Amino acid sequence: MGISKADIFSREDNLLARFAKALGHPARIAILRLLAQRQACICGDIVEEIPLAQSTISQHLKELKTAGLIKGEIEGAKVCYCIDEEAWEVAKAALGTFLDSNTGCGANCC
Amino acid sequence: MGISKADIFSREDNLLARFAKALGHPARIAILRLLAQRQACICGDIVEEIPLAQSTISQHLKELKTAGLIKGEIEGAKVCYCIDEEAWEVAKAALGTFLDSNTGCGANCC
DNA sequence: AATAATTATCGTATCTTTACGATCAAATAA
DNA sequence: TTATTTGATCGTAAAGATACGATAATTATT
Repeated sequence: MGISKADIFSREDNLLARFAKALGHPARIAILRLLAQRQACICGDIVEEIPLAQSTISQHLKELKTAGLIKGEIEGAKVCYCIDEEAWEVAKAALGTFLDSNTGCGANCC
Repeated sequence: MGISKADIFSREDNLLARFAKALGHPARIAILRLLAQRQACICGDIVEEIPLAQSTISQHLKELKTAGLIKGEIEGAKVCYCIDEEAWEVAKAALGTFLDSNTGCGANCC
């Protein structure tokens, strides 16, 4: 991200940006869609569905996990990933509120 | 974005990612908040409010414009920016639908 | 006309992201 | 035990993002 200046922004704005950034790649959107549509959260299934290298998928999963949107559980040699519903609700509320609040600029400007 | 493989994802996923990416920086969140809260969309006002260099703000404005979330109108020497309400509604609907659809993973996984 | 104000763009340095192959660690199978 | 599967991590290359100062272009002011 180049030189970062996150400290000059509000906590809320940083939170929103962090969630949005996690959603800011089509591969991660596709992964989240998979996690929601099927109950099959096995990492290998994701790798099979999305034409990216296994290491790349693993990297995207890590970012989603870091952002708090998903969580993984070891099941033997495999790993089961799923959406972290609690954090998901937080993200949904934060983004939803933000998107809703920014209406009504009206016709008096621009 | 490093090497890009946007072509392997659906149009919808790319659209979502593009909007989310535009929101993926606290400075841009702060700018959008300003554009919504006041009617003052003058570029100079934004530069005064946010402690970043003028060129940096201009760059963020350009990205928001490229993403389609805002539009600018020249007013003499100044430029008036405001939220593009039409595109905003599209983004809100797309993100909203996505965020809403991804619930109900349930307790049977993870 | 000359100066000042306003904003975009250029050039640049630095850090981050994306993607891949290779490798490692842990669990399972042979 | 040895081999295989599974997924994370390392190393790395290429591209993008972030930030700044300097400069250019346009309009407004003097």
